[in-house]
Amino acid sequence: MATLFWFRNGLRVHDNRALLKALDYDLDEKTSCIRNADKKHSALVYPVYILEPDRLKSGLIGPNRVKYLQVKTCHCREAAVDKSAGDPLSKIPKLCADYKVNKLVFERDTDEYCRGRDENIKELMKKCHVQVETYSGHTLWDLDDIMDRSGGQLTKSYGPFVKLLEKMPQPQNRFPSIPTMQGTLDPHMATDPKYDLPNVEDYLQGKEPTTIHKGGESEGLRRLDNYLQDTTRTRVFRKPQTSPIDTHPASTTILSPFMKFGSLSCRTFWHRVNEVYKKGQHSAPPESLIGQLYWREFFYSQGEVALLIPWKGYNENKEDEEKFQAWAEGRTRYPWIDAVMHQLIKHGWMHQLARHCVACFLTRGQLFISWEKGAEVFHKYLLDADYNLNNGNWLWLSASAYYTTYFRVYSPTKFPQKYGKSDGAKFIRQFVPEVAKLPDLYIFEPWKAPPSVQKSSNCVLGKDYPHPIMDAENAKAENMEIMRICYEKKVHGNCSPKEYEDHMALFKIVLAKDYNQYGNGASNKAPRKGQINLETAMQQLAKRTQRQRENN
DNA sequence: TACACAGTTGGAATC
DNA sequence: CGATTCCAACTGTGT
Repeated sequence: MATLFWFRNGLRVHDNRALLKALDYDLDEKTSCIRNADKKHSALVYPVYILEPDRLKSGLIGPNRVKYLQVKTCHCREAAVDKSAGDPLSKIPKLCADYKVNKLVFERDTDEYCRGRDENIKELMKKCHVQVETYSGHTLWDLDDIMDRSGGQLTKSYGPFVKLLEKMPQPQNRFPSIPTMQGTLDPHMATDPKYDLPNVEDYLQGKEPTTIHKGGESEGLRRLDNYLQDTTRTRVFRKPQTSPIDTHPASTTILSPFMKFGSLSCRTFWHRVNEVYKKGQHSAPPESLIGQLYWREFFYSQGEVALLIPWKGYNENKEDEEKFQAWAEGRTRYPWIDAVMHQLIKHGWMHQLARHCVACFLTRGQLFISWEKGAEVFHKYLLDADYNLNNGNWLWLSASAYYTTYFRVYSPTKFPQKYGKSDGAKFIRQFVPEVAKLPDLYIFEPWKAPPSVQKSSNCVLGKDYPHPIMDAENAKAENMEIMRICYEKKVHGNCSPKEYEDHMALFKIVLAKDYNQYGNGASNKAPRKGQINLETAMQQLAKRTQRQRENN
């Protein structure tokens, strides 16, 4: 009889408890040692990775991340996998029958979609009389343990969450890599072409990957080694002090893509950093390196109900759609915003603060378009795209949950200058060639450049380079007012249908009255802080519902 | 129950 | 230039 090991995330052979279990090793959970490392194994294990066509469509996932699946994700020949393609619900039973499998093993997933899929698989396996074993491994702690420890009421704030984590036993130590695979895995793996790298050409749709970032387990471990070698940098790491405009090299670790695929174990990361911490004083959460791992843990543990904000982008409004597309493709003509979006599309990675700027711009800052639309774009292009972390951060930035100081808005022109005018300009030149020739003084706001400078820089506004899609200052003042009303009303996504309708009807009036007053393009008008009179709007709403009742 | 207090990473004006 | 203060006043948590 045989075991099927299903790789999904957790694409590694180091610290892989589920894989060791599939290989029938006797693990000491306290010390993370293998008790029977020398044991001769009789059962065969077939490792597989299933390319799911529905999830690899080009509209959902960009070429950079698709290509990542073609990198040797695990660094041992032994971990080569059968790369079947198809829907796991039909594929897994077929593989079980083909290989005469009586046991299926996989690492548990964390997101909604995958958990649902896995429940269906378990049901199916019951019918096929195949035993299913699953193990936690993608997070520092088993999420169920965190929930138990919190008494079922998990905090929505990071600080108390870390306090809770620090009361837990330390994250489990790393399991050793697989000691010897001889006679255990499918003996034909070395020669059988079905164990070659997966062919992802069909999913690239002719688009070539453009990222500079490499993938794979070896690369992840090498990057970690390399970063931790500078022990001072590791110990003093404070995220807000790192710079979003540094690219060669970046100011952070860029280990997130490896964490997303699980080609680097988060427990390996945790223990290795703590070994460095023993050498002297170090920073602390939320800003420290360990603090970053705890943010990840935080968003994985959360199930959040968002504040109800009347975002645009849900209805088929042509103007909104155009603005959204301009943002998504880096055509807002705010060079800093566009540069970051181009970095996303080209490289699949941006610094956290750069993500903040463009997310704020799309939502509560300027365009007031739904964070869900933005999250889709991020999910498509980010190498580290992860459902929980991506959505959690978008909720945060749009001030729909967790973060409430909505009046703190990133300036699309001033923010990149904080890191030095010339360095900020250098970043923009890398990604927005149209404005590259403008001097540092005007590159953040090309429309402010005198005509002679525009001409000599080959960047004449309205000719070589379009005007911005809207005036950022005006939009900000207007949006902040809508946000203020939302916070005043405090209606959340879990409200009753009646509350929902009233809330949205109110904003229909508010928006019709005060929105839509702005012309296109940047203007010289002073920022307007026109307060929307909520009371008047409410009275109008009452009158309207009264009229509707009478008509009925 | 009431109240104090902290909260990953803003911007503009002022000294 | 770097540091400090105000903006307007939110939520979740702890006492």
